[in-house]
Amino acid sequence: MPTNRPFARVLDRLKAVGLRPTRQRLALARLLFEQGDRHVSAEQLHDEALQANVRVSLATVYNTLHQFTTLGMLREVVVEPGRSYFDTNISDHHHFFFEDDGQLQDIPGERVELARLPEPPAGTQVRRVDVIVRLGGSKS
Amino acid sequence: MPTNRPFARVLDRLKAVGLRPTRQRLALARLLFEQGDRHVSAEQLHDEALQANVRVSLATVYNTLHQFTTLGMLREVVVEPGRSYFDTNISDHHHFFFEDDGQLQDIPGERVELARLPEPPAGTQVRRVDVIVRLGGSKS
DNA sequence: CAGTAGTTTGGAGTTTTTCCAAACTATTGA
DNA sequence: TCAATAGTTTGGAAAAACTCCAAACTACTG
Repeated sequence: MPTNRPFARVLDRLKAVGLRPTRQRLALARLLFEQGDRHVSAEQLHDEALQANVRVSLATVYNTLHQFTTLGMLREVVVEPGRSYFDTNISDHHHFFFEDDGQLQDIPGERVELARLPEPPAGTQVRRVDVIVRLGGSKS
Repeated sequence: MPTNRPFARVLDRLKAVGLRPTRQRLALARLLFEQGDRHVSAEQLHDEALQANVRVSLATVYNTLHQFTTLGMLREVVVEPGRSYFDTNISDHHHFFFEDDGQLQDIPGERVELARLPEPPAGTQVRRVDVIVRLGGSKS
């Protein structure tokens, strides 16, 4: 009966990574993961939580976002100075960035082909390759 | 006699884009453009200027970096939350980012081949495509 | 149910960047 | 050459995003 345990999926995820399912974490996780792929900033998520009547401090939102990122449940995307976005899509993919309104949009991994890339310098390894397609207003 | 006009190149560049060659701008432009490709933060450039005995305020450094960027003499690179780098290389190229020490390194444009990219959404145009190869510590 | 280890919190602090109005200066043209 | 003016610079205050901290709180363990 899924209706009896509406938070089950999110709850299990928290347990799976070894985080206590506190009221705050559970609520933030639901906001993040129960509505498809999202790109949110800390401030945004904090506002959403307050609007959903979940009392959480901004510090906790930052803590949680960083924990989730470290544990591989989120991916941090940096496209603008002075603001980080957290992406709930952790599969291999890239981004459109709309410079006019600051929105991010996923580009599925298979829509981009990197046919050639240089070798990483000796002693280093590639952690990730980010492709950001920066978009401007209407074509002129 | 190039030795008589050591700032000539930089001075001409400022004139070419319609900026007055003030003492501060000239000094910053020399620090930026007279030593090959560089990636500097505002704070870094400010320190360099002071060490070179050029009195400049941090506000002017920011103003200047943004003017240069707007005029196409610099390119802003955002790889880390909370800090912008300005790249004196404005040709088509990409970046290695060393996550451990925060350094940036150019990847010449021809070393990367994007064989496939999605169409930009209707009403938008691609301003730029950034490829950032994020590198981690030694291979393990 | 008590102990404890993990979590949350408000508020202060830090860092980076922007803003502003006053002072300054390069350029223009008379 | 000089005054007018338009563009620049400046320090300091302020904004914005994020981090830190010690005290209070709470989920788990036995």
